[in-house]
Amino acid sequence: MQAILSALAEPKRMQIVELLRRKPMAVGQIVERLRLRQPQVSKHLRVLSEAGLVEARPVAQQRIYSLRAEPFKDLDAWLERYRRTQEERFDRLDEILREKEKGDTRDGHNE
Amino acid sequence: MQAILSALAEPKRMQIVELLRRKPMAVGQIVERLRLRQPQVSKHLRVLSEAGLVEARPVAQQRIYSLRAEPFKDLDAWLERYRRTQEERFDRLDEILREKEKGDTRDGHNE
DNA sequence: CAGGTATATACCCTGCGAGTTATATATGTC
DNA sequence: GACATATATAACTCGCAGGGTATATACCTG
Repeated sequence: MQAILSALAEPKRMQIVELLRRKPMAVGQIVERLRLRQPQVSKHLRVLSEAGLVEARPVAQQRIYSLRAEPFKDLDAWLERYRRTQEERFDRLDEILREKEKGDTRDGHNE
Repeated sequence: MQAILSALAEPKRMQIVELLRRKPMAVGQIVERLRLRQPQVSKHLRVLSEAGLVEARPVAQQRIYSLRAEPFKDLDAWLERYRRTQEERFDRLDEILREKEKGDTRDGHNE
């Protein structure tokens, strides 16, 4: 999970992922679109690959990279736990506490 | 979005978020539970706060931190775009390509 | 106001990761 | 095999972020 998040946290890698969302691409095509040298793109792709976010398919000398679905599902599952918590708590608790605060300070202490 | 992701990418910060998911907590309580000094916890909380993930509520000298819902909704919205793409493409394209490969190598290269 | 508790900030150190250039490793063409 | 193309790896530099200690700030208690 941390691997997925830290892979996506890097802006250029996020750009790569956004590119690959549209369609699979060879390394050279990514290099053209981003402002990066080829070795750095390869390094980013390695990180993305180790996080399971992308996979490569060799075609002649090229390597076509595409997104994998699994890590996105993992992210979704992780988020799900927070979705549930949110409905019960976040905004509601927020209100509750604000009301309490009003009650506590009704005699009015000025800083 | 990058702020949210890089905030969550840091393991200790993720731990803090997971703690706060259960219930809001004061800084001192977080310090007890994580293997971190107080200043470092405060720094992590600052990052989380700037990413909009948490908010603080002062109670006497304490500051009670709790999660905010918004960034999780943002993440969810971002994921949504990939969910749609996935259904149409990922696993299906994957299969298609694998089938193609089989076709290409039907004369049988071993391992 | 003195002393205590809770948290934030300043400052320093260190390791790691993003970027670079140079080079190795395929693979395709002649 | 010689050469070109596409990508990966190695070796290096440099800035930043995470960790630490010391201290400032805020609030409560007597």
